[in-house]
Amino acid sequence: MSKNYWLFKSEPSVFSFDQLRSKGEKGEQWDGVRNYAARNNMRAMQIGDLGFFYHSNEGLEIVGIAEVCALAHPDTTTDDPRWECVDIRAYKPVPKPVSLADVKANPKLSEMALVRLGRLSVQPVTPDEWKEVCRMAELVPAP
DNA sequence: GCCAACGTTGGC
DNA sequence: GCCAACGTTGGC
Repeated sequence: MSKNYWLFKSEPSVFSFDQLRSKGEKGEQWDGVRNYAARNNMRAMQIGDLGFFYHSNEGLEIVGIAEVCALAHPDTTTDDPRWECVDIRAYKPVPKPVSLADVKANPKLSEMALVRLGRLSVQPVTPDEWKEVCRMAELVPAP
């Protein structure tokens, strides 16, 4: 089974990539998601899957890479059994952040969910998109 | 702070 | 099961 790639969106004033890094190896549960599409994406995640960490509202850029370190489990921040979340930990920051404007300006990334489905907080990323964004972030070779 | 996009809710 | 109203997200 090939590895899948994702994108996690977070407002840095609420939870930033630096905060994720401070959580270390155990990482943090990616709780608070109340959207079926985002939840379904999390259910599909495997241990070791990687995802971009994107700062929304402020920054508007991909600042790092996160790694899935626990499969989807009930979200402890709600009693509603519909909602689940995975745990992620910081994998590494990117050498050069990739801004939303950079992504929009790249024709190869015009189909990216970040552009087309702006409001989805947990998104799939195709292998081609992954490689292209990693190249733009000067993260070579792509992990 | 505004507003467009879009997901969710609830009446019928 | 449709669809209007409403709420939320997130870029600008």
